Amino acid sequence: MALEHAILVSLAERSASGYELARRFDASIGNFWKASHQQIYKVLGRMESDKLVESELVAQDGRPDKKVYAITGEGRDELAAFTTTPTGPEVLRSDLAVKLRALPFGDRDAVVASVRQRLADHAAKLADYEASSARFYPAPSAIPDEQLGAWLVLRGGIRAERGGIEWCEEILEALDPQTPTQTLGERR
Amino acid sequence: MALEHAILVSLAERSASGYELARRFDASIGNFWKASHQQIYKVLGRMESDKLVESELVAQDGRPDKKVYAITGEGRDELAAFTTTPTGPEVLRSDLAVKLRALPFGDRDAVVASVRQRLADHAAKLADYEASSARFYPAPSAIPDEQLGAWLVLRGGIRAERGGIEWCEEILEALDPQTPTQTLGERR
DNA sequence: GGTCCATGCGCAACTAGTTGCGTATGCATC
DNA sequence: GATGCATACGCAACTAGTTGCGCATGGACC
Repeated sequence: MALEHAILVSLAERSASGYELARRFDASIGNFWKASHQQIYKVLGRMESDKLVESELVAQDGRPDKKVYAITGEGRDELAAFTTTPTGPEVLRSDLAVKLRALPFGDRDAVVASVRQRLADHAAKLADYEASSARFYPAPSAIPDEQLGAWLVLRGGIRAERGGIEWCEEILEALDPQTPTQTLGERR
Repeated sequence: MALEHAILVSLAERSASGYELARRFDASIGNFWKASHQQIYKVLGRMESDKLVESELVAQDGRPDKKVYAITGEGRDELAAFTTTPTGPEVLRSDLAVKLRALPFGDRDAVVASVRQRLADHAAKLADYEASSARFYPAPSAIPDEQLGAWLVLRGGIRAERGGIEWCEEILEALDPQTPTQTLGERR
């Protein structure tokens, strides 16, 4: 289960409460592994019984108490072991592809609308990633070793969004040629 | 749930037994929506109670009987309705990204090995897709309307694999620069 | 003074998906 | 004649993930 390991990575970088973890999953880590806050609380509870993390109650004023989780030695061992496990082929699940395949049995205009929406999603995410890239890695040729992994993940995100944009544009050109979309993604 | 809809698409194209569906999911449809045969049998059972599909027992000689499923009118309605539902942003789950992010806490060589494996997976899948493309769509400029969706899905697959290859190559150049990989994916 | 939002935790009930096993036939290969 | 593979179905038990709700506080906005 990689959610567990995604949480361990996040906590290895910095200790956090479940709530803070959930927000990180909405931002950086969540760009390649989604989880709801309920799922995170559930897994954190199990990880604590398994001694991979430990928690401490922290009182705050003006706000509810929080339970700050930190990774344990065992957690670090587990994380290190995880990096040595073989990785299977990527499993992708594209509901958009299912809709495309369903085109002869469905509503073409609605599918085109979905593709437009997806294109907008990709464009927004790409802008987001590129802002992060410019902000956190202004000099890509001189990235310190301990940030290399995070940078490569961001590069992967940028590639994936650009690829997604190009695919959407190809679809729109095929399905809806009268309104061309030569705006984004052409430059790579 | 898109597995249901992926099955409906598959059955709308041609009736099949659970076993045949499972093999299709290993090949064409499964390239963008994975499912094990147990999952397929389970969902087929529910879909039959929901009247989305109907089955007929077919005796065979030399082989066990099979239960051939066909899509019903209600199933076609459901599939058409599905194409009009809004599609949320893509959810991706990359265990390789988690491993990259875990690099400072793990085994660099093992992660590099995982990336090489992933590169090989992408290359194999790309070769597969390109063979399908050449075989089924030798003239991409003259694809009949009812095959357009399937063709665009295949195009998406090719794009995704090429993108994956390029990402892996970028990772290897960053993590393992002494053994460059200038073999695949350079041409696009 | 009421509503909404952010912070913070979590349960309960559900659906989706995985893993492991069991059953049965017949053909091919060693 | 034993082992293994392809065909064909499915149950049981589990893990993972979603949806909907509940509880509590304090600040901001109307």
